[in-house]
Amino acid sequence: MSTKGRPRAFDRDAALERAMRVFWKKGYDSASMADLTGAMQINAPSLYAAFGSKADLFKEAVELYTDKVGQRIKNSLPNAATAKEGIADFLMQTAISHTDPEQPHGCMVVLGALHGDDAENTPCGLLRDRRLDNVTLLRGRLERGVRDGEIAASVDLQQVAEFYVTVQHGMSITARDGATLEQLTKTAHAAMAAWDGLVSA
Amino acid sequence: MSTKGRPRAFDRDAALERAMRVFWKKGYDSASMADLTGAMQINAPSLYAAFGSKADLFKEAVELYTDKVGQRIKNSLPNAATAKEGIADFLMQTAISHTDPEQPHGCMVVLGALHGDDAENTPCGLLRDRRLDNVTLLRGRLERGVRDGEIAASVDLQQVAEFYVTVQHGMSITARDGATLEQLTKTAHAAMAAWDGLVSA
DNA sequence: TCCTTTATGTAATGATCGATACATAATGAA
DNA sequence: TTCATTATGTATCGATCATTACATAAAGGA
Repeated sequence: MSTKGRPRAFDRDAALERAMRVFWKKGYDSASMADLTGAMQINAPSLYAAFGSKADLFKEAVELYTDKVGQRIKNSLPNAATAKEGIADFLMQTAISHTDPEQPHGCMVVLGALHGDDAENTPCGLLRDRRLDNVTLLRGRLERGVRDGEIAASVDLQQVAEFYVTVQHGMSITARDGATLEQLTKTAHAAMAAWDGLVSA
Repeated sequence: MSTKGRPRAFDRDAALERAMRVFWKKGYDSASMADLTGAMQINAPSLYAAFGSKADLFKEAVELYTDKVGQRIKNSLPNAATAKEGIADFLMQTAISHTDPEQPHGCMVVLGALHGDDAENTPCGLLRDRRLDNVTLLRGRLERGVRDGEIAASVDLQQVAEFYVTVQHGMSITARDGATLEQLTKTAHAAMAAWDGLVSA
């Protein structure tokens, strides 16, 4: 029974989304409980009752981020007809998201928790694993490109995937430094200028 | 007269270098005074007497970093015969530095203070300005390439500079995630695969 | 020697951190 | 109504944060 006891007086999903924005903008460490409860418009005990702890809340916020914000970026890969088009769109969607005026600039997964302990189930380790997953995701699309005959089997797919993910990482920093959509678009195109050289090896 | 009063009992330069390592590894916010005084092997009052404040100490640490660690990377640009070779070496020196087992992985200027207020004379703004300076630095080497006849005058030099700086930014994240020198070297080479396409525009 | 100046170690400052104790309020079940 | 259960608001917890008072120690100059 979830209808027992006093009902929750706030919208859990809306509060989580607001928390995500705070973590996204300030990062895990710099986002204080006062910041979070202020944005979520609840008191600390309500936060702890609903989400467990600051770290647990962050974990849910990251999941919401990957589901909501990251989905469009990741969908670029399977949706495109070719690996080249997929990665080009992957970088373009990244550029669009990272400069969206309605959102904090840059990627929450890249900027959200860079320092501190990166062990299992820590905010830092959590994000690192997500970033490493991205490499695997790109590599998977490249492997499909090999199966489709688009890419030669001799190409070092891991190298290509790591290069484009590294470019994506860098776009978060550059976006935080104030780069516009036009600038990041050019960077995305510049990265794609390497494609033919990379897959002709 | 600097020899008046009780002489300082510790080596200021050595203490600053130790502080730099702490900031480099943990970032400005996560580096506590306890971390700093512990590594510097001095007490808080000595730190404040010698350096002013945590923020002032950070500023000096960044200057030491750019002078000592960043110098080799930046020297790649003027020392090379061509802009292409200069940027290739720029990325290679970055890869070497960011995976040096004797140092924290990644760049202090990129990872040292990403969140918080980025106004003038804040740790965050300080690093952002250094990163933007890097774009100017690369652009300057590209302009020399135009003067030397290596690059056509029609090429969008700003775009090229921003692309390679973005790659360098990304290498800091990737290095923090555990990438090896071999991996970052491949990424550097991959980025250079875009060169001909970029300067042929 | 005595004074000024600077550095040091101890200990404490107020502020803020994440997290809770506690009393009260609001629901369903009995 | 009465009880068990869950949520809420207030007020606070001990820990840690950056910073500093304060008394003492060590140097040069008089």
